[in-house]
Amino acid sequence: MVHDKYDKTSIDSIFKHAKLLTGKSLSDLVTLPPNAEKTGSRGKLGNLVEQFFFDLPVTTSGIDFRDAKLELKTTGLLKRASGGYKAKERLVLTMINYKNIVSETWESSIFLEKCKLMLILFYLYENDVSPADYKFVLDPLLYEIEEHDLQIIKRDWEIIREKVLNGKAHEISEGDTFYLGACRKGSGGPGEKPREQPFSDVRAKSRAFSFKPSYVNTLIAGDDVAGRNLEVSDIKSFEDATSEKFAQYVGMSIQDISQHVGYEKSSVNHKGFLKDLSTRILAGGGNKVPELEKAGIEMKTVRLSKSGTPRESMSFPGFKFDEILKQDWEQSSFFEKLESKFLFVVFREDTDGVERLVKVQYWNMPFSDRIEAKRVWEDTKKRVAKDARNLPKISESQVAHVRPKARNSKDTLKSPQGHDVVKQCFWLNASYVKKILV
DNA sequence: GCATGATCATGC
DNA sequence: GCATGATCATGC
Repeated sequence: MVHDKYDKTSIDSIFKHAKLLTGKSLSDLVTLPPNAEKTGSRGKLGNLVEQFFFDLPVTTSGIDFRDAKLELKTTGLLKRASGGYKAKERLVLTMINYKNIVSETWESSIFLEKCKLMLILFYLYENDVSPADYKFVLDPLLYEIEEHDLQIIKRDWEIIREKVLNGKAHEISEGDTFYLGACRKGSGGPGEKPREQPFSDVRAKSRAFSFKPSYVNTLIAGDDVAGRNLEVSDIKSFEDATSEKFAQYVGMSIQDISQHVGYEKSSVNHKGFLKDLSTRILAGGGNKVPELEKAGIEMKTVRLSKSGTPRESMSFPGFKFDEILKQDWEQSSFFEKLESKFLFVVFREDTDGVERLVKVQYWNMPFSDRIEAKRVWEDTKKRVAKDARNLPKISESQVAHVRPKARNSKDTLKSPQGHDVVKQCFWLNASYVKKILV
């Protein structure tokens, strides 16, 4: 009887109890009743731990440890190839109640009440292993939102609430926000009914507040990786902090920026130069911007011609033919990317032919364009199944198309029809990117 | 100027 | 070795 050994009203006692799990699996510590694993819903291990390790009631609508005001979360990790762990997926916090959130304030919100203080358990996910046998590979984490993150999360919460207030719950995207995402939650299957929202007749898919995987990673790795290049505060937003970093370079030629930053093109063929230069502006040295990583933000550089048209369309990660055939839109990596928030760093050729930094701009894809991107993706899936040599061209959509992305023409994949087809990826049309940047 | 196909340096 | 972001090259 493991649960007799701790005090549910004491954070200290709960934490000590949780620590017993470190290095162990649930089935190492408790004997589960037969069929226990079959009766649970999704997020099985979390339920099992609550019920059989902490002896908590199965159905709690409130906080898990009511008296200690502590919420329990269980989340999966994957092994990194380089060693260490990374988040398997986002950490789902609490369902968004469209009807109630509009009358809440941040201070009075259910979200804050539930998520202010959390005990997070990390287990290593493994294929073909039953959840009760997953090992808790890290110590539990007593998580309290720290001040620096609190400002960002508060604003994220307000952005999501605002969408519901404006009758746009059905248009919510993860890219609307920085750390706190509104992720899809629920089966998504044909049996699932979208929910009503208070200020529109359109039904909206159910969503939950969640921490993005990138944010969870920073909890695993410890605070030092979070970075302090951007000074966000209660009066300075993420956007403002970014603009500030670039401000001194706006209007400058690429050459001058290069000189100021002390970073030069490694060769004529250094295609990632502007991206690398932009990274250095934001982060000083190194090839990463921790704050952007933490928020899962995609930084993209865009070069405009004199007329303001992007010189190129915008590429995304490659896809595999067998993969796309198995996926639904919402599982695809293109969907994931398009739900992200983007940071565009925009250069433009002036009348003398000199390329200059003109602006930085945050953006995430509007609802109607995500619908069009979905159409292109689904069309691609169909055409891969039919003949992977004939995929959606730029002229077939205002938003996206498919084109090669490979080392060279010999860098191919076998199509379902048995042809060697050069590797492909999705692109956002240059003309579409132009419209974004107006 | 644009569509299409083909790379290239980098980092892990 | 390979994915990735970005750009180059060609033909119309």
